[in-house]
Amino acid sequence: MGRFSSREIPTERMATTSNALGIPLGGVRVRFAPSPTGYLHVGGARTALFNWLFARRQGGTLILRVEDTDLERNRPELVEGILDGLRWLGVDWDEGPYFQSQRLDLHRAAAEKLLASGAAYLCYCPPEKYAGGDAVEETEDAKKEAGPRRVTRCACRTGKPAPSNQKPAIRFRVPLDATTRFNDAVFGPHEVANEEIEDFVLLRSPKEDQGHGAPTYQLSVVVDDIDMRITHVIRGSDHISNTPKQVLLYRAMRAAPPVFAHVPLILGADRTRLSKRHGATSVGSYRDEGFLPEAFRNFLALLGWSPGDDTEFLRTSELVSRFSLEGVSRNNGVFDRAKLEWYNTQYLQKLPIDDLLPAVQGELERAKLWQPEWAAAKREWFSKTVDLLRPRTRLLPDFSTWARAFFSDSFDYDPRACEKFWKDERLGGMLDKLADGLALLPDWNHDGCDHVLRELAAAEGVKAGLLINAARVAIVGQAVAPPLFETMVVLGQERVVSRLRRAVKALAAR
RNA sequence: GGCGCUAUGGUGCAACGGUUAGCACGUGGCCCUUUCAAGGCCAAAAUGCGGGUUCGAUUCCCGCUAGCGCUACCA
Repeated sequence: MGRFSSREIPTERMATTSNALGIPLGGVRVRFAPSPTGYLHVGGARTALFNWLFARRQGGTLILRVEDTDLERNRPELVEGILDGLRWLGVDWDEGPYFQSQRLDLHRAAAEKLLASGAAYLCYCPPEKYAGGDAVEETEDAKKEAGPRRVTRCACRTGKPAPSNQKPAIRFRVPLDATTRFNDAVFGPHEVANEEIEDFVLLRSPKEDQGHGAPTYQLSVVVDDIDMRITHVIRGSDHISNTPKQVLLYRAMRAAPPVFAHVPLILGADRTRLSKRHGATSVGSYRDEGFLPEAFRNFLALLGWSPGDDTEFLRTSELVSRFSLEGVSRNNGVFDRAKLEWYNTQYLQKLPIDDLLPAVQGELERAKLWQPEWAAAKREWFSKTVDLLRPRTRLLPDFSTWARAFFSDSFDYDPRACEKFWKDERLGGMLDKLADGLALLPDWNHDGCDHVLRELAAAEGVKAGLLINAARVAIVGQAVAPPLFETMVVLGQERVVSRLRRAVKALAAR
């Protein structure tokens, strides 16, 4: 894929205007700006991750800014969930969270200033005239019949007489007969004729009882990005079409635009934009399902970014050291859950055991199976047991469900396991004898257990596999488990013998 | 409809004018085996279409097609 040289954007570029926050000048400054209208979805999470990686790589600053200027849809209670999601992902921020809703005066002042300088004008049109939602039914047919839709350029622009009872909005006066350009760090040069850009609203017309209107997104982002001295705007490519408007605003405010870097969108399996009907789309749901953050982060980083070669496992430090905007793809990518699961199984197996233990502890605590001594006196045992179990796990909850018998004496026999391995009627007697033999073992170890079982199998004239599989069901209740003798060692002699006796009774009762 | 962006197997990426188009997930098969995973090996599977430019196009240019985004007094 050809990359033109125009993509080489100076990363040291920065705004130099003063700001209201008293932040020292200099260095890369990026921001993640979620709006609390929903949970943290995977697309937003990846944008946050890319911002974080870029900031860390450049030794810069990551700012968290909550864009809650949508009075109707904003849900303050969702903010904490978004922050939790970011923390889980390992994305930490250096400043904020700032809330745009607390900066409205700054935004309004900017609009007034633009108005005073002539870069904006008062628009007395009733909101419904241009609002798409309620006024016009936007069916497919209606769209086609509508023909070429004109860019908003109302009479107010040239100062038509104002109706007395209508409170005005402030619109930006797009300079005509010009072209607006910017150089996207991912998508390359981009330009659009100003005729195509509407005179967008900066300040909404005031509601009934209010003295002044609310700023719109376009105004707020630019004002805040200038004020916070953002040097690189890394965000979803759905914002590409908005960017020329913002570039125009930067000019009107006499501020240097930041570097824009748009990252491709994440799509569902049907190649449409990820939404609720695609099932799990919030990072919280993946955390709750028992994915490891390390795996999720690795997977997410490689969706729409590549280090340039075929590397597929990157630790956080490698992600940071290898991340660059040049490696970001321009193609929208499909969220592939199967691959995420693969990453998770890989991390469950490869993570240093000490890094995995806390996650397993958390899972056992959730399941009310946790014993504090496993983190203290019996830590060694816990570590060994988890290590034995992990090659067969896919998600964290496997430790408390499938592997329950390793952490509790209260477990059920899986009916399918019984069906498969407890068929032979002689098993009751044989397991009883196995318990006898194991109970007499002076040294409880792998080879001792192995020897007892194989001797018994030979004496009974059956294949060792018959006893092995039956005994596995007896002591852990599952058809699938780690190798039997290692399992026995970890569970201990007393427990194994008593579980065999219990199985003998269960078998007899059938 | 208008404007914009994108186009390598089913999926995610690599190949930056010259490769038998590479890797990984997934899929199928084989090996290993004490169940099931893991692991190893093998296989099927891609440059959307049409024109240029060039000694040579996956790669550069144009058109078409398709997909996506924007087209709000949402963000």
